[in-house]
Amino acid sequence: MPTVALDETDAEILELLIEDASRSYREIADRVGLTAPTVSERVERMRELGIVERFTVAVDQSMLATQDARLVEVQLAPGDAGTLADELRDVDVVEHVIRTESGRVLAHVHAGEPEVRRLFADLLEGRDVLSYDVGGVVESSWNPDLRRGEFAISCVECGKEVDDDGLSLEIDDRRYFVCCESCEELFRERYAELQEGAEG
Amino acid sequence: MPTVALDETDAEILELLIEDASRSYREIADRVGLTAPTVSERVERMRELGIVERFTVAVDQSMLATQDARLVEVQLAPGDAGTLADELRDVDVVEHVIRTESGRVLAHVHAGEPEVRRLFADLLEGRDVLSYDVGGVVESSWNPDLRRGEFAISCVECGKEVDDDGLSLEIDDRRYFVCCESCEELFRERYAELQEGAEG
DNA sequence: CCTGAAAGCTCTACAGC
DNA sequence: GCTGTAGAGCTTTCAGG
Repeated sequence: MPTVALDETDAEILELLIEDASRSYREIADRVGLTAPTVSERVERMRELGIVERFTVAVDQSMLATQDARLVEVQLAPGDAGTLADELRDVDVVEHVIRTESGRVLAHVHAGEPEVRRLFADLLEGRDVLSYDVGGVVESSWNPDLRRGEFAISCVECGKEVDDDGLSLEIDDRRYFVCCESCEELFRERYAELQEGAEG
Repeated sequence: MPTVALDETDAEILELLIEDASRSYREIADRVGLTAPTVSERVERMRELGIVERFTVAVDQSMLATQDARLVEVQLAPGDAGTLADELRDVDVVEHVIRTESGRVLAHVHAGEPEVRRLFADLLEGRDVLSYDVGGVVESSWNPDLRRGEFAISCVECGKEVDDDGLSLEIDDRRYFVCCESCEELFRERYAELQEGAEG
């Protein structure tokens, strides 16, 4: 496992890649004042950490005849919302999921009205649903950008910045970062309890 | 201007790139049964057409300490919603905008509560706002994928599939496709009227 | 943690069909 | 519209600081 801390140079590299991932590492290296091999290695590290999820292509689906999407808005009792969002994330007609503090879950779904209704009939079964609405999407745009207040990984347990003493945990196919061993222990306990709660 | 029609092979290439844009053109060529130069040329064409908007990197911002985003939900009188969505698209703290048939506009905004309130105070000024709500985003995920019902460009005027007789228009920095010259003429008239309406 | 050089691949003309 | 080839340029490994 590579080093866990991130620095300003990593942030600059990410910004350049978000803007245009077809840039060469040499061009990026020139801009950030390094050489190509170093940039390559830093990107590789961020990929392993999961900060960089994937290299991809943004497609303007609005130009295609295919476009047939729905916006689904669900208001749940707050505790329930996290698991719904997790389940939606794995459905592949679901492009975008947003969950808010107040237990709202929004999903941008590429499917016709009946398919969407069927999907959500299953997903909402047994949940405490306060409201539920499906509407046709006319237009949607995506504008990727890096928002760098403090550019650092935060500890899932205490929220503090994770530095080189930090640890990276991989549990049930998801990665979590903690700043130290005591946070690791606390997090593992908390996680086990959450799991029991979800299953019980 | 290149040919306007798209075929199944273009769709396959796009799918492979969406999944992983760091693949080499040779690998893609092998999978779709072509050679690297042809794939390169097809991708270049789709870029020029605007189907491929950009090569980029998806970053898991939830791991970063930076995360501080709001979901803004606005319900407008239906006619008004398009122009609000257009204005939001150009604000760079706005990551995602979705507009529905019923005049709802949702925006995923990377900024604190006061900044968001200030931004929308300006944007909503003078509009017919039926409801307006701001909530803190806890989690958001993006899952790019190509939904290929009929994979073809559709005419902005008549909705029919655009083939090699089609035309590509660039008006006010946005690209539009029409299937034939009569649709072009009708669209230009309609566009001019819309512009007058918006300004008047 | 970085550089510099070197080997191996990848991209993209271009000529030919 | 596609292929094959060939040169330029890119990535990545590795020795060295």
